[in-house]
Amino acid sequence: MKRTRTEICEITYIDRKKVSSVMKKMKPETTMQQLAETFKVLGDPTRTKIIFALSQEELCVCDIANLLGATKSAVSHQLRILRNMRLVKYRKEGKMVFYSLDDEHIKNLFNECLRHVEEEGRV
Amino acid sequence: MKRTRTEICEITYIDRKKVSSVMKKMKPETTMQQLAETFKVLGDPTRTKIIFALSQEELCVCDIANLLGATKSAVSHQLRILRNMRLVKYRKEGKMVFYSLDDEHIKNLFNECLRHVEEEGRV
DNA sequence: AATATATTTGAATGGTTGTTCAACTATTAT
DNA sequence: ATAATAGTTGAACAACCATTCAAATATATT
Repeated sequence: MKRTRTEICEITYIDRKKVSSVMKKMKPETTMQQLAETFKVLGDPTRTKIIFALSQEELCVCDIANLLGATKSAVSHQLRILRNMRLVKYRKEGKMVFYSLDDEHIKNLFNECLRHVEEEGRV
Repeated sequence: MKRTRTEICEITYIDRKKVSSVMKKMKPETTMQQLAETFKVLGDPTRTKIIFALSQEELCVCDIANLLGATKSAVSHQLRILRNMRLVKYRKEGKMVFYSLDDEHIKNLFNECLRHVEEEGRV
């Protein structure tokens, strides 16, 4: 993303009441960033599928890779991102690493979006 | 994204029961794509803020731009994406175009994620 | 008709990111 | 120790995307 800016809405008419009312309710910048980051992490098909799979079963990397038809490397890279965001946790057992959802909350979020998508002929 | 693939998890040990069980529950590819797409659209800070702002008030492009400290052009581009995904709707009034959320559903989704982020010291 | 304002749009650009490949670590079995 | 297997990691590359700039459209005002 670029950072430089030139024209920032040369205000002529603005509903100042509305704007300042919303401005007050606005969440802090860091919250908004975290919010965007969370959505973004869920917004890749590979990761979406991983999350869905893990919402059903605890799975090892190899199983996930097979399920998605992806390489172990690709899956591992995505799992790292999900780990960093604390969306999944893992447990080692010998050579294998078993992943599962870190949080029930994420399941709600996921199902809420699923309902949204499955409704009103969007699929 | 690249499309070519070489190694697709050379299966040695796999928990076939688990994998086929999850495979059965897996949603169709198109559903997963829509799901990912929806999350992705919400996963940009500018769009996240726009959605939040519109969850509070119906606003014109200029007001949104001022609220976010962004150019009208940048906001308009993002609004087009949100329109295409049917997350926002608009109404013209003279020269102005007023945007609002298309759907209450999206507000739930948003608040669910907000709860997730605001909990457990993530901010 | 000419001017001003609100918004949209297309092209260009520079940063971001998902996958691949190859190399690496860790653990188990022989 | 050696080999085999599960998973991780860093670099590289191509595709993607958000912003900017400039130009266009649409509506209202003079």
